[in-house]
Amino acid sequence: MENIAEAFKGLSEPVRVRIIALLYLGELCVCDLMAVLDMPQSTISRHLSYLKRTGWTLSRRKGKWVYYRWNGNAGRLQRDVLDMLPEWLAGNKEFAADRNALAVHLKNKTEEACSD
Amino acid sequence: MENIAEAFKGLSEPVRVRIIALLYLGELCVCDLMAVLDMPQSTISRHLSYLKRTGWTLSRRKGKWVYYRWNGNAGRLQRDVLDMLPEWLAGNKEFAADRNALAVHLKNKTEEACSD
DNA sequence: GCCATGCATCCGCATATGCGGATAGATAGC
DNA sequence: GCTATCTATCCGCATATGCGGATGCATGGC
Repeated sequence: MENIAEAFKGLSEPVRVRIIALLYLGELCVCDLMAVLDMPQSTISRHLSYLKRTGWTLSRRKGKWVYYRWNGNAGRLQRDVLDMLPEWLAGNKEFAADRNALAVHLKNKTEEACSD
Repeated sequence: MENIAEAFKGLSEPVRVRIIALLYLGELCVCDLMAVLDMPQSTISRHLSYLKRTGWTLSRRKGKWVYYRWNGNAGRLQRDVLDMLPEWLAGNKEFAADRNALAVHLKNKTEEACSD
């Protein structure tokens, strides 16, 4: 039963729910989440570490950058919950705002990269 | 997002997961859970209160006795999770032990009631 | 090689939360 | 009315956990 509780503890903070919701839209790195959630780097990094440790996310490193995404090979509980998460988020205004902020951020990020 | 986190926080303790798992088998009162989980009355009562507050359970009072059960009219998240909980518990040895302990307890309880 | 950047981890602090015993309130039997 | 029983809540204690700034490590550009 402790593993079920640990998995649920992984999503028991609003910040981590927002993060996992944003990762539903695609893999992201720490600075993406910093920009959208408007939080310090250590706060984001610690929560990402927690999500990974409790089975919700995976990461890959590419040079200095680390990209986080949903854990598609997670346990049965995580797979089932992640399958349903989009329905739970439907109509959620905070998520809609985060999604918009992410879209704006990614658009700016791409334009900055192009201008370099 | 905070409501999703609150719901997950409701099941983030092993004791509460064990309680909600036992309620899957039928409605129970505090003394049933005391007997099965072998924990003090105040511990059980506090966790039951938490589960109710976070939308997982309902209760009905009958004289001195209060009976707790799954909240069938809960929010979408709780309904979906409670639908899947039995599959997550499949093969869980701790739950199997709790279930056996409950069966023994209820058998004894019924026999005691009959002998009065 | 130096410096900038991205990220993980530590630190000290503050808040949240679980614990069991004790207590209080409600119910019911005598 | 008294006593027993069931349950909710409080108390003091201890542990868990989130916070942001600082620090350290790895990577990459120049």
